[in-house]
Amino acid sequence: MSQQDNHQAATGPRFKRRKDQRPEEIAEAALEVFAERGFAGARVSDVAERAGVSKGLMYLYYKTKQDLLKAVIRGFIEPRVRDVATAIDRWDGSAADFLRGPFLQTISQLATSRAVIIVRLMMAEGPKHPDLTKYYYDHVITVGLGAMSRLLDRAVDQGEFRPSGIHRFPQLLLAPVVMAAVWQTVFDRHQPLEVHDFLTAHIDTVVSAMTRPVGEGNEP
Amino acid sequence: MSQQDNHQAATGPRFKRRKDQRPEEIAEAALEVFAERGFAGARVSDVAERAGVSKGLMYLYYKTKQDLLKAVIRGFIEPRVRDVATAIDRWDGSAADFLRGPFLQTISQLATSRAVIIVRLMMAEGPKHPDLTKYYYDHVITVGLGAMSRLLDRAVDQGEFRPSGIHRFPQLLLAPVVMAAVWQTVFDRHQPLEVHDFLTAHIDTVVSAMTRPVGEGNEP
DNA sequence: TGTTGATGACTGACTGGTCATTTAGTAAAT
DNA sequence: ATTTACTAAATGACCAGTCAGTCATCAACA
Repeated sequence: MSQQDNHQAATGPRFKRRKDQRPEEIAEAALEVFAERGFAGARVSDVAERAGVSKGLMYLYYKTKQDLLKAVIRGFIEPRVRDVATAIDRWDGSAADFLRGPFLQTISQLATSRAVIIVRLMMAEGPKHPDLTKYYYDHVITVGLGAMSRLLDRAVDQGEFRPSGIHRFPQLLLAPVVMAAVWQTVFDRHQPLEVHDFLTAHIDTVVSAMTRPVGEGNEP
Repeated sequence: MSQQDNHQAATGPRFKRRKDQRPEEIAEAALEVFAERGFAGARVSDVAERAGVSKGLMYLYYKTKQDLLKAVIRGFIEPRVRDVATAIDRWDGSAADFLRGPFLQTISQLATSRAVIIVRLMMAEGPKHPDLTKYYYDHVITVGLGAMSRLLDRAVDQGEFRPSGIHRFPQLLLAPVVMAAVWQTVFDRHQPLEVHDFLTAHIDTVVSAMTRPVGEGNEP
């Protein structure tokens, strides 16, 4: 009974059919909404609205709200970690230079980008989804930590670094990145963190600790 | 119709009136349930059941579920941080000894206790409650970081440590604790972390980086 | 070039269930 | 007998997920 009468006399079509762009657009919108509200606090209808799409359509591309979460988490970090791993394996300068240069650069960007909310999402929802955390561990954590380990091993072999606890726990290299993510999520409005300086101080510390004092043997 | 007929013929009273113990008992139960399910995933009725209390009673002691969260977050870390701060200010040995001894001991316990879930709760719910994070920042973060700063300043004054980025960012001393909390919450089932070794490696690193190389002046 | 039928991308009102919170009443304690 | 800690059942808001129907698009035919 007359519902398409007046509300769009000269307007264009009510929607466009764009099967292939939709999933990405929706995931993008989801990242933003999740960042603002967290996963539990975000309504599917919010995400739909942000994506300029009806709620029903969401379920054509993502079977459940959780599936959407998985798409978001999988899509945003994985490529970057691969890039870092590749950069490490291609690097043939000193490890210290790598840490002070490309590595610092990368983690500094990472820690000031939207990617930080992945930490929030993983903390909030990870424990409920072992398959998701397993995937993340296998495809992000091991790739990243593995590459870091290779970098450090190489540096030790070449006498640049001395062996240290960091070789057993490459997580230590990334701990301040996680810290920065947590800080920004929770305290930034009360006390902003100067992330780049913070991470620079960190790199200075670990490089200083690992660098073999000159004239202590094992040089080539 | 007839539900209190047979199930407790000779039993004692159906409940006890214990106005003063209740709040603490409920907060304790809440910590456990929040740890298992997260805040959003925990039902008020779950907490009530764990505390051995009816759902309605919860609302006599805590006006809302959020209030309960605040009680939990405020109650569990604050005392410990105070303890550390006091220990620091009373210490009169070397800073390195403090970091390798009491400090390592404390953060190691902290990182393997139920307290780690505070990080999870703050990440999930903090952004929604500026008053809560403000309180936490003022009463936990500044107290802890302030004490650490004093320790480091003293060590520099006495020529034990050289000035470094860590003095500007004492957060770096705690970053691995946060990392350990995140790791255990998310990845522990896939790859357990040996927290004590991990934190020992961290302390070794920072002490090594900050310790003034012998014979470089400024000794007393 | 214009019409038309089929396809499936898309909409939005609706449903069913879950919970936080309220409230009317019960019984422990004094 | 009165007070009030406490219970249990009711209330109502909220929201993930569904589904019956709409309409943008395009191929095939005129």
